[in-house]
Amino acid sequence: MRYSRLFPKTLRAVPKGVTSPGYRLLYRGGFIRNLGRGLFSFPPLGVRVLHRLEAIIRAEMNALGGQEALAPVVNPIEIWQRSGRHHLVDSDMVTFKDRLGRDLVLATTHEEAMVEMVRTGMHSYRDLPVFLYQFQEKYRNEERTRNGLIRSREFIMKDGYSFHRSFSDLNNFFPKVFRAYQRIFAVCGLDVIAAEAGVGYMGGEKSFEFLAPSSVGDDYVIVCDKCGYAANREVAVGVNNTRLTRSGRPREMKKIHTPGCDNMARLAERLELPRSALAKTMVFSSGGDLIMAVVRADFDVSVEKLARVIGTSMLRRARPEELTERGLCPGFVSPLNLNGEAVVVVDRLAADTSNLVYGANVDGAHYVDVNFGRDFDADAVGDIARADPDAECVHCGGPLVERRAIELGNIFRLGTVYSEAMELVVNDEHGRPIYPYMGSYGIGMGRLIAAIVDAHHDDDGIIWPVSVAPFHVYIMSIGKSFAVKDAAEGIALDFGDEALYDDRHESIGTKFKDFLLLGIPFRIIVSVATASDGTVELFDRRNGETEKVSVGSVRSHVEARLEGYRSWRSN
RNA sequence: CGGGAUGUGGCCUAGUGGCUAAGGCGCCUGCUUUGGGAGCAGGAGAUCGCCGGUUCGAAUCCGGCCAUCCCGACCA
Repeated sequence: MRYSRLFPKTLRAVPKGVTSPGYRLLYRGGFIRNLGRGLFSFPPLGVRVLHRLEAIIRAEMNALGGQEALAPVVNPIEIWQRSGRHHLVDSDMVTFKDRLGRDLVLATTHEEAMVEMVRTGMHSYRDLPVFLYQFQEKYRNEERTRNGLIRSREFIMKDGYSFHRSFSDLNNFFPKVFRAYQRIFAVCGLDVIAAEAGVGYMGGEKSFEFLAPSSVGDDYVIVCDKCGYAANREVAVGVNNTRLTRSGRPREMKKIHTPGCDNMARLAERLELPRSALAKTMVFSSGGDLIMAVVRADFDVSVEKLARVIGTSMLRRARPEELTERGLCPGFVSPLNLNGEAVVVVDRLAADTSNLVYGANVDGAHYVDVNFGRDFDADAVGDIARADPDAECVHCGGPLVERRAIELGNIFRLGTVYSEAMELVVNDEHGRPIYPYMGSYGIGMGRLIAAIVDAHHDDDGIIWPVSVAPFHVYIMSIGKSFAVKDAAEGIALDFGDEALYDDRHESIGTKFKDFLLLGIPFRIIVSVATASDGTVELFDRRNGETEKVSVGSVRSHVEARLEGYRSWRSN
């Protein structure tokens, strides 16, 4: 490829909104462009990287028996109604009508569409297992986009869906996907943490996330460096250390006036008490029901844990109107003096702590010295709080730490949630109907690119791992000599599609800078100085070393070096 | 959702009530230049985000809208 023909060229500066280092480098190099909030274009250079990643993933998926398929981005709303996930229309999913007035949605994921595709060709247990995957657009109406490709609205995902005749067959397959994912990220030069994660709106029972630690990440993972325990912040469990316990003889409950204390910070300040002496009550909505979650105010509610306790996958925070409609007073909500307005779930630590401060369900009043079991009761008590960052590991007692990370992939054991909801049925060997067990497996392609650049760059530019670099070599010549230019062009031809030949009439400095920015593994320079003895200069972006190589052997030399890097990476 | 900020040639910025909106980068033309984002000369490119208001006069003041970025958040 001649650089003079490649679109686009590098930029020295980037638009104002382009902030994080990785985003800047990708933008300056010409790998990505921004079309609007959370919407990205991939110019040819970016597509080349994307294709490398696809090839790596495709090889691993095919090795698992996966078959590539493709489902449409636009879905009829009916399939989402059948799976029961049409509530996403309110939040994540965009809906619109076609010219006949029928409701369509932009798919946020493709369980529904894949189940429908499979339905048309699967009738017997003999057709199982089936593993389909695709590289497809998703659109999610993100409330907050961030850091370029790290959190965008439209993005490309590799998503795979497996169908099994039994739970044990799914359980047998699942770890194979797990290991394939680890290989994929290793080949991409990423150190990832595989963490236990919530199921969110996917449903199912168990999921793992693959996260790349990064300061620009948007997720938090709690890890134990001693035994390797790792879990998403929402589901992590820890042993609370002793400073967290708070007990004492129950005192008599009293009502006090607390005007204006409609949040925990003000209440703590007013009463001159630590947050651990206060109870925090948050209200969620599930279906038409209100769920009241009580935790101690020095903790946060984990929506994931709460959802598990009450057995639902549809939880969202209740709106203030929903509270007032049922006679609850925002800012002073509590489980005291309720008349069945809400389902009450109390966190175990809050239940075990005596003499806490609770709201009074009227404006400007709280109760002090409230004791669970004596002054109020709950529909359920359980672990619904996020793990305290200072907690100790449940498994080994080691210290837990919270890390920021980019979530690159997620694998779910869905079970029969979708096959049952959508009536995907096959006959077993006795002629009885069975619902196939499903798994679903995603990788965010844009995030993968962002994470790779975040992990592999220096002040001058990107340093692509050889497995994903858009080109293997960058070739340039110095001087006006036609012989030198011909030699450079000859080498470029020899490398074929793997060479980026900089034939522009730019100064030497510009070409050097652009090479460093683009992150191509090797640079070959042909000049009068080297041409006289039939050699070229070979520069390794990775270690900064330069060597003289004969023109005739440069290609095999580079390929050997690339191979060396590849095998070193996969170890 | 909440808070903060910003919108001026393709990009970055200056201009905060008064003459023809200024500069840098990039782009185009010519000459020169080839081992670290070159030099000289010339040139093109802007309804100052949009709508309305105040004023003799608005990029500048006021109001509304739109767009973008940053921070925070299931913490009532």
